[in-house]
Amino acid sequence: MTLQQLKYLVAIADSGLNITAAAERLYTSQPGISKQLKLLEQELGVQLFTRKGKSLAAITPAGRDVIGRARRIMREAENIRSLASDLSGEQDGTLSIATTHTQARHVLPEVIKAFRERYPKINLELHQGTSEQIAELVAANRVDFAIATGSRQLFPGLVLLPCFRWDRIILVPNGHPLTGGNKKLTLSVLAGYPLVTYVFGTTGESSLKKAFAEQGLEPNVVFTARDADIIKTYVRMGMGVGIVAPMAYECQDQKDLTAISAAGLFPRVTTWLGFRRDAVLRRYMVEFVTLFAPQLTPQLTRQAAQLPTQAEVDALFDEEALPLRVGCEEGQERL
Amino acid sequence: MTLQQLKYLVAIADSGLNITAAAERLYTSQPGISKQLKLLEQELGVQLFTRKGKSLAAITPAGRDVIGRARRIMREAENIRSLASDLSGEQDGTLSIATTHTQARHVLPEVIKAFRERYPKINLELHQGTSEQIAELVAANRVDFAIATGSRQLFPGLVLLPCFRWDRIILVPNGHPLTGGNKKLTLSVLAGYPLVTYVFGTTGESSLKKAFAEQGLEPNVVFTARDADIIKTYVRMGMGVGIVAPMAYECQDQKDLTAISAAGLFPRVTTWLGFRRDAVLRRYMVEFVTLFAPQLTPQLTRQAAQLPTQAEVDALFDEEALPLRVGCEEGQERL
DNA sequence: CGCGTTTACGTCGTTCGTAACGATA
DNA sequence: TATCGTTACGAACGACGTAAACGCG
Repeated sequence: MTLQQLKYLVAIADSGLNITAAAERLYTSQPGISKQLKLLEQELGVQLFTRKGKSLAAITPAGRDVIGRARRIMREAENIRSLASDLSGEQDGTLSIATTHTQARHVLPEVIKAFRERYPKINLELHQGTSEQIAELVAANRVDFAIATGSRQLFPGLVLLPCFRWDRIILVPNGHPLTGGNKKLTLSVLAGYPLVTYVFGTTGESSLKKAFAEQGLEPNVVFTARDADIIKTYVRMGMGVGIVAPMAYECQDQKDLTAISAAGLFPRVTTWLGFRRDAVLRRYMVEFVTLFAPQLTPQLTRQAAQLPTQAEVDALFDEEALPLRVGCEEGQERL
Repeated sequence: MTLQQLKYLVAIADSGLNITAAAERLYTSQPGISKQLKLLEQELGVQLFTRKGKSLAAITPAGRDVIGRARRIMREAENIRSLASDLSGEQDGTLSIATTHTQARHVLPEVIKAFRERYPKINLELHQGTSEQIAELVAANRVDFAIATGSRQLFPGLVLLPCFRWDRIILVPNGHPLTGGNKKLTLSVLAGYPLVTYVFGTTGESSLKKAFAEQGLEPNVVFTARDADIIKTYVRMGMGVGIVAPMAYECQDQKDLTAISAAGLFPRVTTWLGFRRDAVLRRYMVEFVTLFAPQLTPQLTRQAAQLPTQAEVDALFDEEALPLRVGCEEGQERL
């Protein structure tokens, strides 16, 4: 049994049991893969795949178990290599992040700008998706970091670092009846207006629906979208009142949109950054975390990474002490 | 990087940084090890050891991390081999158990006898030690199973299967004032006698001390020992009243010793069997578990082994439904 | 007959052991 | 000088790629 053989095995599994495809993926010859697989099966004395004629038809139960463990080995080997290139001071590498639209569009740009200046040679990959898609990418070890809001239970086995908290804001066209602060904004007032907000379903956003339900109110949601840009467009059109993340309210929006803080109306949410507990954190990764959330110093991040359970990670942080994110201050009204 | 190189690396670390010793341990030549280590360091671009002259002086921080991950890889590779030999129906292998004296002396003999008949070719290793020593052996992956009573928090990361429960018994010479059941046995009555019992310190036994303390009593412990044989000897000598596990009261003891159940006086304790969560359970291992605790069927054991947390394992079992162990029924009095 | 796997074979690189050398205490 | 690690070298092995054969749809 060699690392090579295990790598081949995993590649075959990842190529739909097509040895030729696995060979291409690994830039090597097909007979080589075939032979090493046979040698591995011979050494182990177990069929890892069922054959139909000469082709591989399915993975045997034994094969599934072996492949799973082989994946772990490959991951750990990758970790060793990664760790080593970090310590030998190499400045190349990749930082792969999966996140939601709000972060990618309104928070990450300036973070990434600073990061690129600091580490110009690091290859950056940004994947945008729903919480579920992010969870998938993380589980498959396709990304280094996941950044999302709420829905922590979707990400078992990750180290989740709280980064900042925020309260939703209400977006209305300038001069809207809700502006001016002459009457107190409550959920029941809000329920009287048509609402435009994020797609429900992800845990973070459905907490909004729950807030209404707890007061026996049924919000009149006339439009849902995945990103704030679309929501703002429809708010401008007068379709309804927007409920968005404060980061989405930029100063240029004050020309035609007024933001009203919804602090107190809905539960405050926490944006966190997560990574696999067994992953190697290269220097540039840790530094990225600090750029994203300054209170997460490199020492703190590394300390959290070594804790065996999320409960212990949580104990490191005082939720009340987390920075509170707001959007453009101008043109924004308090409750 | 090859599995071979990682194996050599771990062997060097385990041989006190002595390459020659590592070579002997691996039945290979010393220059081979030396060269592979150099190749590995070269490929990784990191010094794994600090050199003093030509000798290895210490492990670098990078080396410690790499070695740790190498160990994981070696363990997983071992798991693959083990899994494969099990599935290919090989009847050789080793079962290594770490346990306490009580289990080794009074419970395991008949279990092991049955196991040997079923699997005569399996090599059995039994290590007796304190809870702390057992925890060490398990952590170092030196044993397959740990069997102990109480003190679960000493064994993080293990799958702990509850096997049976038991109540301590009071051992006195025949005709002792405590026999006959003419007066109700209470802790305060017991506190009036000199006591002979197990060494305190292990969590399981100190619960005994706590039971006294909760009633404001200070037990008069005149002698502590690690095993029941010694305790029985001193009880026979009239040194005091013994408090032992019921399994230690054998039928031949009734000639000169009377056992009184202490159910209700002290908390009931649970004996469990534990193994590493990521370990491969070979067929004979699972069958051993069933021999040791019949309610732990092979299916149940394998199911528990796949659960990610101990909490979920615990949820599989109803503590009240666990078998209750008693010693020799004859010559034993109820409270 | 195309697609995919296995077999055959020649080449090349790697590993391994022996032996000699070097350094350190 | 004994101990331990490195260097040198030759033999053997093993991996890889090309080419050809085989089986299946």
